[in-house]
Amino acid sequence: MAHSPDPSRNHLLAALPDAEWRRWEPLLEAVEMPLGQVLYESGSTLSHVYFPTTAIVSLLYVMEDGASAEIAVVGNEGLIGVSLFMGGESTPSRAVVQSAGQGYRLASDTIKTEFKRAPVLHLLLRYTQALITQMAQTAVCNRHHSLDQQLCRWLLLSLDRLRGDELVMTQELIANMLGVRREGVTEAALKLQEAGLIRYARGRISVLDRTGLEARTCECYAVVKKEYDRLLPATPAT
Amino acid sequence: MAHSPDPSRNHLLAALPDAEWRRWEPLLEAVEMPLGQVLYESGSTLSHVYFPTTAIVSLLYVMEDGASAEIAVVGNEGLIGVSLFMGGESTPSRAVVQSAGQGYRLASDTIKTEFKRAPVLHLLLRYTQALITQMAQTAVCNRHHSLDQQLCRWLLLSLDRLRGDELVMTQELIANMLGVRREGVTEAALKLQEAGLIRYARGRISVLDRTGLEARTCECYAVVKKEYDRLLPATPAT
DNA sequence: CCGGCTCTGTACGCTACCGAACATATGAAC
DNA sequence: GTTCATATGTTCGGTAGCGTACAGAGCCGG
Repeated sequence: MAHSPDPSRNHLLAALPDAEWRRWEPLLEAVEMPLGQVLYESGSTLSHVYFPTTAIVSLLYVMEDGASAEIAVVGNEGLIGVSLFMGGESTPSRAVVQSAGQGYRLASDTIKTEFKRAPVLHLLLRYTQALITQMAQTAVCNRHHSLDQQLCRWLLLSLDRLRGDELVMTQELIANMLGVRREGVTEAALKLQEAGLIRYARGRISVLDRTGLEARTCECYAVVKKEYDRLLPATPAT
Repeated sequence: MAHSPDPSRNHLLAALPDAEWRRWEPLLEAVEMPLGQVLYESGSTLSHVYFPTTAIVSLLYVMEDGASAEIAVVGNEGLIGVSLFMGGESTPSRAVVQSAGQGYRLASDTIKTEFKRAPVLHLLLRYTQALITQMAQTAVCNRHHSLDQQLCRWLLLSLDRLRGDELVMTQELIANMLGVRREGVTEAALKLQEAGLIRYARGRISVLDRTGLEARTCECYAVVKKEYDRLLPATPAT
């Protein structure tokens, strides 16, 4: 709470209309979001909506046999807990902090009340649509593209949600997200390193050549990015 | 229009609160939905929202190289065009009629006006959340499950959206939906036929043993079905 | 009844990824 | 500085699905 000063580093909060902002601001609670923290479990009723500022959160589905697959990744462009204002209260997925950082949260009652009060909260619905696009594209990518391409996509999506060009992330964790073997990630990462696009060691990955990654990834990254930009332009859109 | 008499065969229309129903009913336009019809293209602004009654529609993403993958399937439990009330106006996917039938549609201006007027149209948002679950589970399934399992899931999802136990559908089309080779579908379908679960010939598939299919499919089918049932109970909610 | 089209079945080599087992390296703890 | 846990690299056989090519089988129109 001490050194995570600015709710407006979350794009959704920053883009709130003045009226909402004034009501929400005193209700926002600053929170630390350590690596591995579970914000909600599959099927559980959510107690808060989270707005990351410097953290990154993965929505992932954990199968009966324990294997997992990432459905979407959320950073300071979005929020965790759309099911609260969509009306379902829960979802069959789990939200896990993938990159430690800070964020803010709002009690579920508050967001529900707010959603009724300023009911056409366009912003949240538009964000939800962008999230839908990300999920759809994940499905496509899982079907058609190589692990190499998917790793590039994943690095770029994560990078977009961070300041700087370094991510703290082991290959093991990436493998969990992508739903593949850790060895597969090692091989793919090696290729990228040999090509001079990234450099990594023991859980730290530096991106040296963003453009190079973009050239290697599949169309899925661009589709998602374009849709986020379209639906949530940097300029507050009411 | 002659022999497609009943809008209430679409579950969403059937579950509308009385006030909305009275306003919408005269505005609904009955439409034939022939096999292969494209309801919207990737990126195009939607002119109508469609409520299928007997048709089934696939949302699919078509890649730059022409390959495709189904993102979700929509029948009489839902609607096509969530981006209209979510605020994005368009999406990067295409909607194609996968099984011919009838439906109703509502002009986009009407639905947008309605959404503002009765802004907390819980029903539509809850439906959207169910659709999100379907997309997420498609991503998971594409990653982890065998073609055999995916075919079972696909047959069951389609079956749930039809009357009767027969679908008019070539293996070629199924392959497009699942994003795999036609030959792969042939092999998987053969196994199911040999196991006595289905019977098929030249574009007609009869399901003989639904329970058998459910036993063979992965958990993804049940997850999606359960979530639809939870979010959109048969009894009109609201 | 014949020709042609569509749908389905079969075969073959290929590649990406899997599962498992093990080797090496690096940073942190004592 | 030694020890140890964690992170990364390598190998090997196995397999699901791919791309390609082609063969039968049912349906339709002439």
